[in-house]
Amino acid sequence: MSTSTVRRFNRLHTRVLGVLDDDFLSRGRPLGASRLLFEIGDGTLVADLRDRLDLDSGYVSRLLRSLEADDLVSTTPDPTDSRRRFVSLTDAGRRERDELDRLSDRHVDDLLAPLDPRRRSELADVLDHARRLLIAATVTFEDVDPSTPEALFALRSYYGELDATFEGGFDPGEPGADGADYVRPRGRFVIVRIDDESERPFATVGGCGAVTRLEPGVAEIKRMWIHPEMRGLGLAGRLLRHLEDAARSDGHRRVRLDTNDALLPAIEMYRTSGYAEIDRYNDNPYARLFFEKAL
Amino acid sequence: MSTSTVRRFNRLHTRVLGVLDDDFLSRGRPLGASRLLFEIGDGTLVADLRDRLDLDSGYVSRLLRSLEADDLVSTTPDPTDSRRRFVSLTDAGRRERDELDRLSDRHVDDLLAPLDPRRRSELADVLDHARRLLIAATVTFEDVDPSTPEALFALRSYYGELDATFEGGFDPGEPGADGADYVRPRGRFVIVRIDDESERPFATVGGCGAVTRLEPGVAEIKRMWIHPEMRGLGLAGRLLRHLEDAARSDGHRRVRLDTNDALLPAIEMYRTSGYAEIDRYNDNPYARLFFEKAL
DNA sequence: TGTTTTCTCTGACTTGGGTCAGATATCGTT
DNA sequence: AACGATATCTGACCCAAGTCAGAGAAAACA
Repeated sequence: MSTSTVRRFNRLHTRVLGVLDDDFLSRGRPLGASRLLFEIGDGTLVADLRDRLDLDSGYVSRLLRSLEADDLVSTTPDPTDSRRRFVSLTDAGRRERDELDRLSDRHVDDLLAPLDPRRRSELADVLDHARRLLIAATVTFEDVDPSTPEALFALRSYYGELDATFEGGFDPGEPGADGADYVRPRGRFVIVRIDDESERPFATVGGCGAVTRLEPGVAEIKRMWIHPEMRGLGLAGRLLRHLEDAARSDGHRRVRLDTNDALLPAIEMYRTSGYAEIDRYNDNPYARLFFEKAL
Repeated sequence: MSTSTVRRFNRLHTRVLGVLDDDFLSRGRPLGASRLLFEIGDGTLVADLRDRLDLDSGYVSRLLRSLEADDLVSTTPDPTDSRRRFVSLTDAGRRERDELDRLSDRHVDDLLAPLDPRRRSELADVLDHARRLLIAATVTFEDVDPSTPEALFALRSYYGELDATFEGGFDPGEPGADGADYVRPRGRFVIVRIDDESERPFATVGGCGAVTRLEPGVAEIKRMWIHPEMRGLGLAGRLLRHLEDAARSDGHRRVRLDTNDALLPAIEMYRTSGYAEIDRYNDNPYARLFFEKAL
């Protein structure tokens, strides 16, 4: 059912938006070259460019040279390693990129012009909803070390939210002090990775969660957080199941978790996921509710 | 605002759905050839194929020959005009097309697999809403003769709906008897044309409306109908304005219209569009309310 | 120090997706 | 019967996009 609707939408989208979007991006120059202008941004190493766009090294080299001939980019050797080259936009390059941006905007504006403002914002709403659902469909759960920048970004976001939510705030204590708990074999730290190369750098983290060993056969799930923009898409439930699976495959038979009574949606999710309330099992001052589930 | 949201969605869409959709459509054969398989359907004239896809005649010829070499299509001269050629799928061609269809479906299924059923149908809903809004943004209003198949399709749909809505049904009288009223210079018949080549044949008609001369300087707007699938997108308001503009450019100073009290949304629209209720000005037995607006 | 690896670049090549200018056959009209 | 218009096909070309096999320079390593 949803399959045919998606394909139906795709056909229309390619025709109405996709094709044209390419059309005018090629201002005299091959399309690939224009794309590079956007990807270079404030300057990058050529190797990064290649990796991000997954292009052949010879091909990128040629594209860059054609842009250089038009005086849109300039390359210099990387001072720390002069095999590598650093490429950045010239003033003309920046102007050209902004012009492309402007044209792209205008094209969309023209397309939407016949719609009244109410329908325009309706369209924006549904497309944004669709975008978030598509992102949710393509996220991956990835074990990372809790000291990586992504993990720290997620944790800081999580603590910041708790601090804003709890009356009297939230003190995470020594940040990263519990990091060792989330490294195998004692535990895991999982981030919800958004497979979206176009958004940099930490927009690629859509959430996190941790598992740690409490006692033989019993694990604890902690630090579950979903990026505010990614809520309501079923990600929390999938993350919870993923963490349970991780605990199970690490040999645990039961998982516990604690939470604060202010976190109502979380509590609701634990209940519908098969968690039963139990007595306090730790001295976490922020926890009011305690749950357990047999795996 | 909505502009950047649309572009943001486009980037994701191309990456997640668009690109891949092309990828596997090329099963060993150039992509254009695969597309032809779909477009040929139950057989067409080569000329139609060219027109619909807007391709060079030599190019289509070459593509067809390559498909013929793979025994996927067969061409025969059109019996009524042997300059033209009629192309149709062979059994193998039909199988191949169905296989492509299946692969395409499966690709979407795989992509959506991580989403729970509720979110899958949510995605279908928002994409369908987006599709209808995009169609609404790209429709055109087109003067046609009221005897063309499109016009008749629209009128029949309109009458059918009235018949189902009114207590005691609706009798349009001699169908097409009033056709002459909607031909210039006495009047116009306008259809809302959906710019969607992929949908055949009358899905391209999204609504209709007519203007006719009542008395010097006064026109009447009649037969306003929007396809049920295209309602709630602001099309009725745009069509009304278009018909008013047409009446104005035909030299009229005022427009009148009648309606039935069962058509509440229409009545509401007339009121908010500046129409004031007036006395009965005709003997239409189905009309209960009468409106007028100065142009 | 010499050897291997890494990074970029160059030149040669391929493929897909076209365009364009006739050639050929048929049709419609005078 | 002749002439122009129409439909298709063929061959010659074009360009964007990308692959591949080295070459040369610098860095890393043993």
